[in-house]
Amino acid sequence: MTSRDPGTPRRRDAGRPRGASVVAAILTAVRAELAETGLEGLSVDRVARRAEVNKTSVYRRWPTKEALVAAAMDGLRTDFAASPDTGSLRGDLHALATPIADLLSRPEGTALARAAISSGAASDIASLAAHRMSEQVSPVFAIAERARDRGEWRDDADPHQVIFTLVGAILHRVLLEHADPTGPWLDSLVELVHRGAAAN
Amino acid sequence: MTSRDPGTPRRRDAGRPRGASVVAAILTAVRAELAETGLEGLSVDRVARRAEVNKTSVYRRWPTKEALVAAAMDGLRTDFAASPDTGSLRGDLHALATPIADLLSRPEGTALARAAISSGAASDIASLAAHRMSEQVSPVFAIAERARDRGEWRDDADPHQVIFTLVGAILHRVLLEHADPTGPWLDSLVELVHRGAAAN
DNA sequence: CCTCCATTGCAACTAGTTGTTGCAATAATA
DNA sequence: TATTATTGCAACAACTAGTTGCAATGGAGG
Repeated sequence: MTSRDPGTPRRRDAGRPRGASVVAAILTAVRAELAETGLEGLSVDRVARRAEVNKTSVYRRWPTKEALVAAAMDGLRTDFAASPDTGSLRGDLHALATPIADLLSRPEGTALARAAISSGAASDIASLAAHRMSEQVSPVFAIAERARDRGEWRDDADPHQVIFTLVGAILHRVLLEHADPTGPWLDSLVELVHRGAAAN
Repeated sequence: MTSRDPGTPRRRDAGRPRGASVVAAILTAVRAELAETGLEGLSVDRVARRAEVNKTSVYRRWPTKEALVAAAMDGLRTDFAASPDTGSLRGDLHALATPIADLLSRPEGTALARAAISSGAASDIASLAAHRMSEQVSPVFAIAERARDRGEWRDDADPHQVIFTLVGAILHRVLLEHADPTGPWLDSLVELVHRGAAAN
């Protein structure tokens, strides 16, 4: 019946550890539900049922629906910074655009992009998106620097504007035209943007 | 005490007419609320209170929240088809891009664009957006035809892709960068796209 | 093996939301 | 002025976000 000495600090890693499988199941369920119903139709209850987990276990990890979606987004991130030096501006642009288009062509990617755009600037989702964006930005703009070194880059072209135009065109294609942003269409877009950015 | 002859059809336009001011107040309130809270946070109750109208009067006109937002969107539409023949491709592109950027730079325009994108392809909002889009499309592509006639248009450039790239870049600027899409930035974008579409 | 103790499941709860319905008051128009 | 549709009002059902208290579970250290 002796109680634990209150002066002794509790062991930090005692007790039942958090099940990583629970987290994975929930985030997978979020992405699936998001693709089916969109951000507006997303219900935490349904997410929990799909993940075969109690609603309480969801709320214990993420305080709001927004935070939950932000976490799901974070899990799907892709490393665009890895785009290689292909030796030419055209090649670099293509190598950058391809994984972006691939991600956005998948239903989950489409749904997450929609969610990122639909939430206002102040939301968890938008600030996470902005943060991820800023992480990827500097390596991506190495493309412009390399092109400048090769004399391939037009002096008065703004690298931000060029890259964001490329991305914006892909987003328009996916989110408004509901069309596939890969294949010949993407090739043609890269040519268009390349002509806009290249010297001569 | 004589009751109305049941054989006589009721006068069609009898009774209290619908107040046009009620409609206007509601749609204005929707746009304001949408700009403040976004599509997700939009509450029909709050819209009604802001319009100083009973919630019931809203639901009697538009059966769902979606239809309500679609109506608000419809009321704000702008006629892009009116873009004039300026005599040059560069001028035409600029004349097209300017009203689009102006609309999207206003909070209401931003909010409505967000709403149009965030709702899935099956929604009222998205189908209205698609319909409005298709109305505007053919006059807009007169720009490409005129340029072709002048010998200014690049043979292998797809008019859809060029115009949608322009729009996509503006949307990216507004919805993801949260920046102003007008002024020098827009001028520079028009130059970029023009270089991509122009012959030579 | 066995005792901790954090994690999980469960059920009940508050509060806000969408959307509906019946009824009384109102206000144009013929 | 009588007609008749529109509006306001209040109550309603169903769903959702998010919270809380308690019992059951199960991994990790002893």
